[in-house]
Amino acid sequence: MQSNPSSPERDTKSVIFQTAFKLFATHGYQETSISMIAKNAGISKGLMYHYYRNKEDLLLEVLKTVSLDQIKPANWDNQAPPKENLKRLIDLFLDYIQHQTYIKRFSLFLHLQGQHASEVLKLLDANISLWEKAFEELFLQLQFKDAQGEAIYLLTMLDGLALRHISKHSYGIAPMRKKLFSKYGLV
Amino acid sequence: MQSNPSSPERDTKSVIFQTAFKLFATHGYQETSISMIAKNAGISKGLMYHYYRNKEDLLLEVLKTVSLDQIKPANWDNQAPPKENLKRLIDLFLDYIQHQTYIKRFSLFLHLQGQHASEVLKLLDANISLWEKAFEELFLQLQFKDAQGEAIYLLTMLDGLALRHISKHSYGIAPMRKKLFSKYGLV
Amino acid sequence: MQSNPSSPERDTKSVIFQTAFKLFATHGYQETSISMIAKNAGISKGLMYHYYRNKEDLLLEVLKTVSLDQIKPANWDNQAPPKENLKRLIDLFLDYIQHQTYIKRFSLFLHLQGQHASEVLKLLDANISLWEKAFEELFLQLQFKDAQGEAIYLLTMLDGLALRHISKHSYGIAPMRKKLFSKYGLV
Amino acid sequence: MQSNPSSPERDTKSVIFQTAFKLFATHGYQETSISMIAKNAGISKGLMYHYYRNKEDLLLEVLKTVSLDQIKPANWDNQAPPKENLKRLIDLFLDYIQHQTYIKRFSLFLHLQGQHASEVLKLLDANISLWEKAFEELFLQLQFKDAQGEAIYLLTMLDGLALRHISKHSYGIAPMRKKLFSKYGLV
DNA sequence: GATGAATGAGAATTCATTCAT
DNA sequence: GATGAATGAATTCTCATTCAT
Repeated sequence: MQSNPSSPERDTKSVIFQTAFKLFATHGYQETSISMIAKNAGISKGLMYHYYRNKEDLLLEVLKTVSLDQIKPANWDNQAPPKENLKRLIDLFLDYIQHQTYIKRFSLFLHLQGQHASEVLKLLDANISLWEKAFEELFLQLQFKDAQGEAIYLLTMLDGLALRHISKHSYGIAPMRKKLFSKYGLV
Repeated sequence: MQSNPSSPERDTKSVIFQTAFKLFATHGYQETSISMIAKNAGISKGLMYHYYRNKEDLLLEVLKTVSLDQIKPANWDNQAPPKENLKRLIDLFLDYIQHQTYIKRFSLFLHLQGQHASEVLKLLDANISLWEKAFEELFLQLQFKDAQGEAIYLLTMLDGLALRHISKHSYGIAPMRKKLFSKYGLV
Repeated sequence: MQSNPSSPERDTKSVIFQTAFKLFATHGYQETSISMIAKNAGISKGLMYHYYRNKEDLLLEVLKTVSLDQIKPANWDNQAPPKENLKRLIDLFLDYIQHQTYIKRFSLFLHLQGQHASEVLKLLDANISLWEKAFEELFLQLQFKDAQGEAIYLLTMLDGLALRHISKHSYGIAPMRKKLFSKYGLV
Repeated sequence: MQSNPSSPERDTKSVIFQTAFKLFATHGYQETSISMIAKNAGISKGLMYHYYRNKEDLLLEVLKTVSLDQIKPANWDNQAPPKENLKRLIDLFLDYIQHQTYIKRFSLFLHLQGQHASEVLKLLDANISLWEKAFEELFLQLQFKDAQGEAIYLLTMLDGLALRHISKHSYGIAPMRKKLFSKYGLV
């Protein structure tokens, strides 16, 4: 009665979670039925209700994770020159867009709808602030007159890039990366 | 007997349309039920089907309007200097974002979902191309080496701005307008 | 206020009737909507309700006519030899099957469903009796031992033929006509 | 714990099926609503969709059974004299009409409508061919000049008989059986 | 824990019918 | 007579949720 060595609970719950996450992100919340989740997770419909109170609850869990899994301006090296750090952050963001497309898509969705659990939106907003702060500090170090303005400018650019990448209108991320690097004199 | 407070057809259809438009744009298509539309429009459920073949048709109609109401790079004056034209287009776009938030939100929705009515997406894409072409030509006239790249860069920026404005993360459009103007040496 | 020389009422009502008749017979009652009738008759939906209380009422009218329009064993010539009359009746029936296919189909439908207005069924049944009587008398004149039995036998055959013709399994009516004629030594 | 009064799945599905079958056969497909089926089967409306994809699917299932349950010209004994076999087939058909009235009524319905599920109609037609072939062979063995014509003649007769039996206009099947037997000199 | 049969509320849609004009 | 906008009940179907096993 303890809990199997193979920790089935953790496993099953996690499988449900991951499945739901992927489906929510690719099809949307409404368009994802419990049946779909169950089928994709390889469990019965009823079992979901052992781990989550209901569909909404499962969504909340996913949203919380999404907001926590946003890339944070990490990889930061206080010893490195600011240009090096700026380059790292931009790379981090662009790689994130490229490889976590559906997480990013999900968070854009959330912002567009706006209606969802404000606590989730708060987490997302907090993360955005984090990036603004990070860029602002770097631009300060780089002697920009309007460091905050430049930070927002850069983030706006990155958001536009994310949007275009997700909706396939990018002419590719690589050229834009180059453009940004050259704008800020990186590498 | 002049003009009834509730003159028929034109009015009712338009009420349905406007209601649906607003609801689609704020809640999304799937999340908006016919009941919601009917209730908000103050009509019976069945009446919608007098004016539109089905929900999809209503969506299409809305989408068509959305795509037609996209700002096109007009206000173009071949006699005017390219900088003047560039300024006009940027102004046009920014004003659009500010005043047609619903429409812009809707088209962002569509791009994020991607799945819907490919014909509409085509229209939207065509419009995007229009803007790219317009900016590209201006940048050519302005002697930019990579006119096309610059056009895309600018549009990406504007998209990011739109996204942030819609999701309330903008620090306002005005400062960004100034920034863009100064970047391109306008006014 | 009298009634126009072009007797519009009679006309319109008759158009509605004929349209409904054809549609009921080809698509079935449930499958025929008031809208269809109106469109095909070239009138508005509302107008139908001036001439008929409701859809059911229109059906009843059609059914009554159908039952009255059943071919009756007419073309009967008391002077002619019984074989001649037998031939005429068989021809009458077969021609009817061939040319009034959808009336016949309609009456078969009614018999299969059985549930409809018993008064209509009574009319149909009465007509069947008429045929039985007619054939029976002819077979009596032709000295058949079991004239009634033979009459029913022949009618059963004709019904089978009608059924097959309507459902396309006939190998054609012509050969069967020959067969029946030869069976009874006609022509 | 032996066999519950309401053992699940198999039972429920079968109850739905039987209910639908009976209702389809007596009222017709369109005239039978899911609500009717559910009410008559004593289940919720939704449950039907657990076992059948939709109403059409349920119909198909019923039709499949109908077409499979059509009497096939079996009971055939190659050793027996052809007259014996002919007698058996006629008996088989007549017994079928008498005892599987629902099924026969249903297949008549289908033929009259014609529109439905062409695959089912094909099955029914194939079965009809089977009978034609069987009778034809017997008539060949019995030295009929036009064996095929005679086969169709007999089947037409049997179809008429079925029709009349179902719509209650038969004067009973027994006398007709005698008549057919005597026509072919059986027993 | 796990299953899936069963339910019922709600969604989209159709359609006979009414009624103001 | 004639129109067609408007209604509301009914229909098919979906799906989150419950519950007996």
